[in-house]
Amino acid sequence: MPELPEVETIRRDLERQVVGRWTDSVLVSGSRSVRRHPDAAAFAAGVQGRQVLAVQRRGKYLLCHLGGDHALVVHLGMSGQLLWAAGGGEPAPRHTHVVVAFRGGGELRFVDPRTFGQLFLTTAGGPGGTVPELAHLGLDPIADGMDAAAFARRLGSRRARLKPLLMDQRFLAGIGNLYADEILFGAGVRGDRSSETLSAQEARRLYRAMMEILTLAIEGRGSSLADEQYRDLYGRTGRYQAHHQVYGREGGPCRRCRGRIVRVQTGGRSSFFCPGCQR
DNA sequence: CAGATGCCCTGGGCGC
DNA sequence: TGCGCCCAGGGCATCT
Repeated sequence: MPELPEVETIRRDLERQVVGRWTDSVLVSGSRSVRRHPDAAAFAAGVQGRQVLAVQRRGKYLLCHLGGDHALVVHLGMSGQLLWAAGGGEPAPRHTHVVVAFRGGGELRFVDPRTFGQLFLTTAGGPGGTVPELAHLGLDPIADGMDAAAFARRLGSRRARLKPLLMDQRFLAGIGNLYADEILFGAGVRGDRSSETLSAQEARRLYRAMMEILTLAIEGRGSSLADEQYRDLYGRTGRYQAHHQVYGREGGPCRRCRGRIVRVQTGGRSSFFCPGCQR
């Protein structure tokens, strides 16, 4: 499940690969992936024949700024992949829904078995400008360089359980189920704690854990789980899964206290934590 | 209005 | 070998 570190890894790959280049033909074979557009042909016509000016990220969204003040926005959902094919000759993998060919060779493929991901074309409002469809997103901990004081202020303005709050994209953009669990463990607090019960010290620990874990996960090029669904632009897996402390480690020994990692279900979703290390 | 639930969707793992 | 079942969950709509 691509979250901030995985999307950032793909953004960096994409920046090196396509900035300055011009799109050629665009092929849409899965209309669910471009569902914000009335028809796939209009989407394809809007994307083709433009120069890629910059590739940015806001939370879990990728923004490819194109000439003509347009932005191609990509959200990978649960199982989406962006894969670069240098030759263009090799057959596209199963569940390839969109293919953007580039002048001078190479193509970008959007592959998404579960079809929760999507692409859409919108107005950019200039390079680094605001995309109206993403106006609801909160600050991005990495891209917006949020400091500890701003985080504490923001935390103090809300009264909600910590884990859903960390995952609320209007509160903070980019954190999903996996990194929320890792961050909460890193901070030594439980996800079902209410935000207003945190001491100033705990709030600072939460901020530090968030920044450290996201930074290390980006350095590790993201997390690929057992299904190896997450791949970078070149189809390679991430390495950060080796550093997971709680996520997916139900029943396993806590690396800090040797206690057992617990899994609980809330709203049909799993949370992993260490009862010994998190209060 | 916070919180819970259901829906979208497919591949993989498991029990039989 | 294969079938049915369950699980993964981001984002959004819809309730209480």
